[in-house]
Amino acid sequence: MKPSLKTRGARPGSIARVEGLSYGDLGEHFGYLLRRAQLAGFDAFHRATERLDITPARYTALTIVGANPGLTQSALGAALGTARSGAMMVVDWMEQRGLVERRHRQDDARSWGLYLTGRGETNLRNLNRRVRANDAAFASRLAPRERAALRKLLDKLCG
Amino acid sequence: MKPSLKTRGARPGSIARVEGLSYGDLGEHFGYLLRRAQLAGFDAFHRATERLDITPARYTALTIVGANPGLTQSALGAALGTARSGAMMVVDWMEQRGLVERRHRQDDARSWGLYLTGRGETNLRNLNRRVRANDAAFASRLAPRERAALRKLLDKLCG
DNA sequence: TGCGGGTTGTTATATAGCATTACAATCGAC
DNA sequence: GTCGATTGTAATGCTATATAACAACCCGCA
Repeated sequence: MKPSLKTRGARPGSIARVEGLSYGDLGEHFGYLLRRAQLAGFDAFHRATERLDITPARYTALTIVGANPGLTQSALGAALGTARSGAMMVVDWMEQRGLVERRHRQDDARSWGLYLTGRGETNLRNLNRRVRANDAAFASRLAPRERAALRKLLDKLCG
Repeated sequence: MKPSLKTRGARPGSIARVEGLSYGDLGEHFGYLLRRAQLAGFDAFHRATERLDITPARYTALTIVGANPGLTQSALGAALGTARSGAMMVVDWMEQRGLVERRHRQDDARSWGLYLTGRGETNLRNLNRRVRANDAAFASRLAPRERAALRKLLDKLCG
């Protein structure tokens, strides 16, 4: 089982501002600002979960299953914004690690219901703590009031 | 030359919130909020530039070359947060479209200098207008004051 | 009761966007 | 001039996803 994110020194994929270079009016576009911030967030997440073989998508999946016991794989896929096949791979991963189990549903013989195992729950709690701490570090440039404001604005932005 | 983003109806890759589903405490994490907002931004960008065969990365590259005439490909790669090979592909694309030209540098025979062509400039101006308008639509849920605040916060967040 | 269209999980395949590696030409320092 | 580092380039590989195909199953309807 190979880790899906290699740990390398100075890794590409994130945007490091280059000294003495003009970025035109890129800084005016929300798309660019959001992209940059999001990449920084991925970086922070990656740093916080090093050697854990987890990814943002997997963490999201774990959280959503935990919050919606009995969820269907299709529903999970929709929540993740991914195709059914992708959802299945995440579930496979979670199941292999003993974090989630598929149980037959009585109302529909086609679909499974997804449930966190005990191990999945503790695992999720630990991850949660870790991610929360990292989030604070990631946003350490902002004052508490500013963080709250940012959260609110981002939430409002996405309706 | 195939378009790199197919235009399809309801496309995966973006996060659509699912009715009656709990997202746990995902909404507290900046990583998740930023990711969601960024995907929405990509979607908006994609809609605004439909059938133009352009991508956020290409648009960024075009802008940066415009703002830094004579730029080196390596420097462009650094600015984009991508490897040299990736920068080359973007430049190839821009050159094939007649938007950018490579000129020999007198100070270094290894590297090229990148310059917008006249066509590249008008093209960039048009794109800029389009993206700017789309940005406004994308952020239409926010009041002007809120948009300014969001911009400022995002900027501060990334140092 | 059985038929037909849509849905679910699954598998296999394709594709896009990258990074990685390798290489020749060139630079810079000693 | 020699050696290590850098530049653009080309070839290759990899990872994350989407897409397509399929069998089992649900539901509505005659």
